[in-house]
Amino acid sequence: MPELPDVENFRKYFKATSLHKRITQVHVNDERILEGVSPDQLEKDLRGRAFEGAKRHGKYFLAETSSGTWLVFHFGMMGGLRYYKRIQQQPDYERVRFDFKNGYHLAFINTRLLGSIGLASGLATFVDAKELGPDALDGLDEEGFKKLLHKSNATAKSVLTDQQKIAGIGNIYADEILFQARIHPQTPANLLSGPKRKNLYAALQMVLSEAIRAGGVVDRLPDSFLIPVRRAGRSCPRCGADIIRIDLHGRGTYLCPRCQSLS
DNA sequence: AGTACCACCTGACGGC
DNA sequence: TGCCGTCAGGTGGTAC
Repeated sequence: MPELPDVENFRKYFKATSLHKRITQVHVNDERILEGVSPDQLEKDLRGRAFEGAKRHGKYFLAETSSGTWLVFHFGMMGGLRYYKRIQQQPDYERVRFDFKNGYHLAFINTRLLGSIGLASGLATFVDAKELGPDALDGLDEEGFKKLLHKSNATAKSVLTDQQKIAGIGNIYADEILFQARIHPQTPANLLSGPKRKNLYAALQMVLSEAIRAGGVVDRLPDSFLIPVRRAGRSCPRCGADIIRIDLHGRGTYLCPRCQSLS
């Protein structure tokens, strides 16, 4: 589930807990989580250093270290960070652990191993190498959004979730954004009229900021949101019709057939 | 160049 | 009770 809002909250958590503390040791509990770096190299790069900054681009979280290299965290799904004191509190599925000189630990938790940890020489370099699009919240203005939609004949949902077009939106928030904008996920992006495109842009900004505000707790999302009832047969929070599930690009896609009609 | 599909991984859940 | 199949999700690779 970690999409942009969740990763933004991890970043804030990291900033509040893990900056400016000397790293004494790095434990790689499962090497499969490392991407392009060996446990030895990671240890060598980090031991004796500290994290000095925390940035985010799309679903990626990057921590700047005092050596100038950056640690790249990707959460895949069902992952997160936990800062804790006693080793008895070690969480399940802790794949990498950073020990700090103050006795605390930072766990990189990643249940399904779909996430990764790697190194990069800088934020811009990383974004370039991955060919990521602008960050959905911090880097996408309405004009850029318009151009993006205009030149793509893919479906609206596909454009929203394509990280090379826009970075940060995954399957779940894409459904929410389309629901809020009352746009059918299969609408071709380049057919979205001016008003619909404006609605979509506004919904994108609104959904992501509200989700950040909710702090990853579904119960704190606005009552108007689809996410809490995102299952076939539940009632649309707007009109009460049955939510349906369709298969789009191999992903489960939920929508209200009454609010989000094609055409 | 763009799109489509599968593999990766493991917990939850439904069916038998 | 417990086994088995299926689904969930993001990304990267391969095939078209």
